This record gives sequence, structure tokens and C-alpha cells, in this order.
Amino acid sequence: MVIEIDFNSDEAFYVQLRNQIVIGIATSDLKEGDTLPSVRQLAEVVGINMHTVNKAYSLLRQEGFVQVDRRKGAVIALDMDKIRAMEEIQRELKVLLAKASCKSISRAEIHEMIDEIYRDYGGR
Amino acid sequence: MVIEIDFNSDEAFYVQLRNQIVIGIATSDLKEGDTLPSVRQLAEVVGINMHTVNKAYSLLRQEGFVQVDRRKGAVIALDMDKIRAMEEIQRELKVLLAKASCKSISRAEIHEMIDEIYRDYGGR
DNA sequence: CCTCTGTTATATAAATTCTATAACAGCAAG
DNA sequence: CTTGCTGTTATAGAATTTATATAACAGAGG
Repeated sequence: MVIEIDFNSDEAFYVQLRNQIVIGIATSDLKEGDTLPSVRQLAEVVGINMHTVNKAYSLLRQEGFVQVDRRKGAVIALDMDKIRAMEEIQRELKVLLAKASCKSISRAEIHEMIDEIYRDYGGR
Repeated sequence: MVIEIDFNSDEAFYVQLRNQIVIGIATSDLKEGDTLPSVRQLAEVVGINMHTVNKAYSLLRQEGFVQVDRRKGAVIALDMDKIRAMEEIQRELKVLLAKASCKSISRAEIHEMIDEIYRDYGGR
């Protein structure tokens, strides 16, 4: 799976990494049990510092997407704290949909976008 | 309309303000032509600095939610750059739905959340 | 004239982000 | 046992962002 940093983005590097990996899991590019590159490897490949990668991995662990084994490295391992996840998503959706509504994007158009994106996800 | 700052949140103050105002527009608490409090007034009411409020208002202007009149203050005035808005929302949804999919939240459950939130919006 | 608007300019403190070097313990393979 | 790979921790520094503080300005209006 290809991971890369947009050095012109205003998103923090470790957030970019986190997001790409979460998307990778959703699209089944990364499957349960797969191991991520070591922090040093990935850091060298994408051209950033080791600690920045480590920060992304720690965040992924904290959010329940990977488990970290000191010898194997970071392993994809989803914990299903569905309630907390739904609460967080509802908070974020509230702001996102407010923006959409203000820009005259209809409920139907949102549903279409959801379906189109979800078509690539949910292979689990 | 009540605006308040969560001083324990990890979200920047000016982002909190922006989000609450956008939600206010979506819920019709704020309508086209309404004026927001002056930067100094709002700053005093919510207990933060004038410049932080000004930053939020500038962001709202830049994103096309208000127009700023030097004498009247910030006035709700939506510009309909729907294409750009949809692109941004699609980007954000991609990450949000990836998280959801990883946590076994179904497409149907997302649709339900959308409908529930959108019930309060779209009065425009 | 006085007061209100947003805006601009500086300055400062605190927090976050990213990098850099270095070292440590755990484990596996040669 | 040594070598090399993990993640982890500690420390330090630079750059950026966030928030505050004071001050001043032009424009509009009572």
C-alpha cells in the first residue's frame, strides 16, 4: 500500500498518516493482522522523522485501529468500541452537514456521496 | 443565539466559534441578513480575546458564510460555491466514513444519522 | 465630538508540530 | 553471544500556531 505525505497540506503529517491508514483499512488494502512498516522504515520512505510516524502509530493504537507489538511492529487490529465511534462521528457529522446545508447541498446529495464512498469500504 | 466556548476542548477557540455559527445558520437560528455581535462584544460575552473572535469572523468570510461591513459588523450572507463545498465535504467524508466502516458502522446506520441531523437543518 | 464598527500593527506567552541524537529493553537470527 | 531489528523514552531545538494584550487608525453615525 502506498503511503505518502503532502508537504503542502495544512494537515499535520501524523494526521495525514493516520487518515491514509484508516482509509487503507476501510478499503481492505490493509487487513486484520497485517503489519505496518516499522516507524524507521516508513519515516525514511515518506521522508519525515521517525517520531512523527511513531506519533501516528500511537494515535492509531489509542483510537483502536492497531495493536503494537514490540517485535512485530504495528499490527492492524480493530477494537469495536462502536458506541464511542458513533458518538464521535455524530459530532463531526453535525458540523459537516451544517456546512453542507448552508451551501444548499441536499440531503439526497449527501446520501449519494455516502453511497459512492461506501462502495469502496465495508468489505468486512 | 447562545454561543459559548468549551475551555477544556482541544479544538481551537476560533474553530469552535466558526462551527457554532455555521450550525446556527443551518438550524436557522441565524438567517440571511442577521448581524453577528461585534468582535468586542462577543469576545467579552464568551470570555476570550477580541482577535480570536476576529479570526473566526475572517474565516467565516473566507469560507463564504458572512460578509463583513465595517459599520454594521459581520452579516450572514451565504455565497453558493457549491462545487468547492462539495469537494471539501467529499474529502472530509472519505476519512469520516473510513473510520465508521472500520468500526462496523453500516451504510444504513450512517444514513440514519444523516437523516436525524438533517431534520434540524435545511430550512432554506 | 464621541462612540461604535472592523482592521492593522506589535509584542509576548504557551502549546503544538517536526526534527535530531541518543539510548534502552525485548526478541530473533546468524 | 553478537548483530540487527523492533517500539519506546528522553532531551533538545526550531518553526508554527494559538491566544492574549495594548494601541492606534479610518469610516460611519448619533
